[in-house]
Amino acid sequence: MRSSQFFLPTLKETPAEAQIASHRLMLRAGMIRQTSAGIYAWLPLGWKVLRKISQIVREEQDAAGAQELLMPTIQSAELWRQSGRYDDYGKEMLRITDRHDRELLYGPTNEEMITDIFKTFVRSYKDLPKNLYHIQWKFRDEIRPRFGVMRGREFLMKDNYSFDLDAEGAKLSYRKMFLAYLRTFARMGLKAIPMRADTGPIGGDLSHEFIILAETGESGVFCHKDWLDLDVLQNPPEAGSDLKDFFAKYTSIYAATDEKHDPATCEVPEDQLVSARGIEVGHIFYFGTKYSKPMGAVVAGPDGEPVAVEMGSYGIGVSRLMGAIIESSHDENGIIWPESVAPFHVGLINLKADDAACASLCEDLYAKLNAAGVETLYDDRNERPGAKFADMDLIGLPWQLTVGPRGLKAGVVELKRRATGEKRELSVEAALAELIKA
RNA sequence: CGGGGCGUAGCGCAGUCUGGUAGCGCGACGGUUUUGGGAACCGUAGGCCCCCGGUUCGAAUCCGGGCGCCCCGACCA
Repeated sequence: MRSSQFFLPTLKETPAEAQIASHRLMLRAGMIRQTSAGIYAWLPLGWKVLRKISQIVREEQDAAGAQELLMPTIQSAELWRQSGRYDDYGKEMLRITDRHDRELLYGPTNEEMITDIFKTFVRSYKDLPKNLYHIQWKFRDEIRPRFGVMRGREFLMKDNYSFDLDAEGAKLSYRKMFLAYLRTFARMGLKAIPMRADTGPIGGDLSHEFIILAETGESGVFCHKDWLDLDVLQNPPEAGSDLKDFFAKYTSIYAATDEKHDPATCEVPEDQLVSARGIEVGHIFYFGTKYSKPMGAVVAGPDGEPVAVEMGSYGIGVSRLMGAIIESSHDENGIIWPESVAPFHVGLINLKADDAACASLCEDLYAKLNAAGVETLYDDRNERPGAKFADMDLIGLPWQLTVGPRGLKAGVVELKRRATGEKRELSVEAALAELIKA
């Protein structure tokens, strides 16, 4: 993509409404535009990142055996009356009537709908287990939306639902998701720590919140420092195992949100206890037959007797994750994207757009990077160097490749790593080789 | 929903107390000189001063009502 063509409305000044870093930076980097309280339009750069985050979530869901589908945003009130939640959910649920005065709602979650779909088609224990997910916009009419996309009213969420014949199977499904979640967040460069959680309005008896550590997190969290060294990607559990040992290991290390943390009873020695701030990015629940019983999600068991299926549900705040990633990875100049979710891999900066030699080298580099599948944003605008550097730092691409007349005379280009600020002068060939391998 | 604040050019703000026909910086557009970390100068365009009503010769400014947005608290992916 060429900057001269790209719709990337960056701002030099910070809009007044933004309080926290991720919100400020997303506005300044031209990623989002607020259209109402807690509701945002996603501009090209923001949308590109949102798709990358979604894709990682999708890949890990697929790898864990879940299957993607897509349910609508609008649901009928009738469905929610079956589970009893239409009256329980309160004002957070946006209720709508259509032209025939039928009662509808904009879905805050999909337990009822998926259960309804499941029960329509699945009749036998032989069809179990099943795990279905979608990535869809949700609406919760928060009393006070804030912090940009971190707590919007409309937000993109991955939610999935597991169906098993018995509690043992349901707990295995739960452990598989537990692992998938750890892997998902780790792939985005986040340290996510699962913490025992209340089950809230979804209900159930086993639940974990996944909290990532960030200075501007909404809640205080405490954990054993051993968490900081755990790397699930480097030490995966044995393939095909029942994950019991893995789950036991991860749930035995101390971690608690401040509501649950009691310094009086916490057994972790003080010098090993980490106190930090955290952002909730995922939440998983095992709730048994809470929905399957009232809604009649029943299969025939091996003995022919009807069995209400055991269910769990699992959520990841996809749009919130973008804010969370920025909270945990930025500096005073802008965003620092982890490679896995960066909107482009390389920012190619032509310092003097009207210089024939610079332009011709840049065109050549741009073509070669594209040919090698390296996503590149080529700043070919006729702007001053300072403005280009500032924009590139702001939008936080992992690599900046700078071509200018001064370096060109010496036969070098400059390669800068955004995360560290490290700059190296390299030959054109060496710089290309570096970017294509990385 | 309780408490606080704001609404004036695309963005950030002054002007409101003390009523007199709207301004600054950034941005945009044109030009000249510039060009390795958000340039300088000259010029131009851009405003239902959130909305409705009232007071007044006259309202961005005073009064009444409404709407929107932000912040602090209780709730959530």
